[in-house]
Amino acid sequence: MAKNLKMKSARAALDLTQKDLAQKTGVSRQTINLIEKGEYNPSLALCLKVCKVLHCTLDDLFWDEE
Amino acid sequence: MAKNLKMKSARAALDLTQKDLAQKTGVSRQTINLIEKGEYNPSLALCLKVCKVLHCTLDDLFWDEE
DNA sequence: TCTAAAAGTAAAATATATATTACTTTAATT
DNA sequence: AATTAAAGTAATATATATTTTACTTTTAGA
Repeated sequence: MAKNLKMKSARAALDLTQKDLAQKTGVSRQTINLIEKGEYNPSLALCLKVCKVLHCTLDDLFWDEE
Repeated sequence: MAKNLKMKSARAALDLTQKDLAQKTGVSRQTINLIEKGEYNPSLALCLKVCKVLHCTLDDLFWDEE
């Protein structure tokens, strides 16, 4: 997986730290960090939580390929 | 999670069985069955594979909530 | 009605996402 | 330059997605 810059910038647009987003989504800060870094493979449930907090859809944040 | 009828019908539209879709996405048939039944929480990587095989986007297949 | 393919379901095993703790590095502010 | 918050990173532990095997039920066609 590649770096998730869309997520990073959506978070920045709301002026949230990784820690803030972690708390709002109910996961650890490291998990958020690793997702943004593209080092793994979040569950759908977590993707949906992130979308809601960042006021985006799945395609906005997690759709890349071609 | 709720039943994923969007995925079920996208699969039906291409005339694929659960087994077919499982083979094309590289997972087991049971995994496909459980996702359609809404009994768990696939990884993003798997969602993306399913989307590609079914010619849909994440929002098409996995976005529900209001 | 028989048959076979497809779908549904379950238990145990394995792989991997995520948590926890803790340390390092970067960026911003004083 | 010193301090602090934020971000990056790593090791180990835990929760859970996914596989495997195997059985049952439903559906469609002969």
